Amino acid sequence: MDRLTWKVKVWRAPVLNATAAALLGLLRDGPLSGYQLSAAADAFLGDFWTVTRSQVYRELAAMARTGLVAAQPSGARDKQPYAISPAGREAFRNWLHEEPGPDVVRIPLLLRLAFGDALDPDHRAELLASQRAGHAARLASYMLEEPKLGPGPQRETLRFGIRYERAVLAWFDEDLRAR
Amino acid sequence: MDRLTWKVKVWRAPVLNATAAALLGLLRDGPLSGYQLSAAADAFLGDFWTVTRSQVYRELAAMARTGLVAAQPSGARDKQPYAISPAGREAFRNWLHEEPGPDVVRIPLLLRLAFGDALDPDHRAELLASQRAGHAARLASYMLEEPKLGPGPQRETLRFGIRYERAVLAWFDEDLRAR
DNA sequence: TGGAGCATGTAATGAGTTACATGATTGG
DNA sequence: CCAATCATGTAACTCATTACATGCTCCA
Repeated sequence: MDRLTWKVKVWRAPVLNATAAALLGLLRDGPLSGYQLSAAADAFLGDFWTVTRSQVYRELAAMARTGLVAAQPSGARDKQPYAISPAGREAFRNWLHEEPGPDVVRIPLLLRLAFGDALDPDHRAELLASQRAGHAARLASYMLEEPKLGPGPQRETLRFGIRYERAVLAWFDEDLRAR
Repeated sequence: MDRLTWKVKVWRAPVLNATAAALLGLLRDGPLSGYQLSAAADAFLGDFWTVTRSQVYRELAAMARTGLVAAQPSGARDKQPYAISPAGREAFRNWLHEEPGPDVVRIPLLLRLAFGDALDPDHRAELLASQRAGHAARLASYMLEEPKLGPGPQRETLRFGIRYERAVLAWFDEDLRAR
């Protein structure tokens, strides 16, 4: 009885990826064009969650298709603003309450170290030194920023960065004996 | 004079991505099939640099095209082993000495917190608690592993994991007041 | 007034994950 | 012997980056 084996295409709330959700979040206070969104994401999310322009356009197009967002009519060809729809607001709220996925931590240096048998000690030392310097510099710049921020998510994020860089430096200094 | 505007396609050493390089590294001690490589990568690189089977096959095919690796003749259809070529060994050595790229750290929880204004406090607390538990569990399992390892890259990697998880927990407890 | 830079967007490519397919092995 | 599992590989899709294109504005 093949006729009984169909699958109902149940409606399910459009699943958001993190990037799309972030865009919806930014659209909550008013329509923005792709370019403006991209700039807003850079400013608001900064280094810790990068979103490229291409992603913005891709996600906007996709969300327009699923009705989470609506293109506003606008001037001749450029500056096409998009507004969040009620469905979009709901999708955003749902996303906010979903369990966040696991952290992604990918450290190219670690991969090189894994094959460290093939790395001569001098070069290894050089490598470590240069990487360490980068982390130290980042830590310093975070520490400069930090006092300027009031309480809130921005500061929480920066604090994370500070703790991360400190942990990395300690690893260099105490576990990798690179100094 | 259009004829003068061609570009010479200069030869450049095939650039390796980290995944391809890791495979070459594993192939240094002898030919392996895609499946074996995938297993070897899982075992040797573990959680901290994941490589899926699909990636393995893609990279093997690409490297076979560029001559970094050569398909060994073998039994009927399955278990096609690949051997690293001299060019492959050189590419690997070069890669080892390149400057590693920047760390990628992507934390979905941070993105949610960034829009924390829209998150009611109860739910925020719940979110934090569940995330914190995951990190604590991972730290515990790392700490169990650690004493079993002799000195070497594996232990260095694990130490990194331990420091990372500790930093995250401290962030939860001291900066996010989640406990 | 023409070119530097900015605002806006598209295309091409790379990297990663998930789901699917298929023959061999093997334990109950 | 036959069902489960393993070994092997492929296909399709999503996500992310890099490079390219094009019109506008503004000031030297």
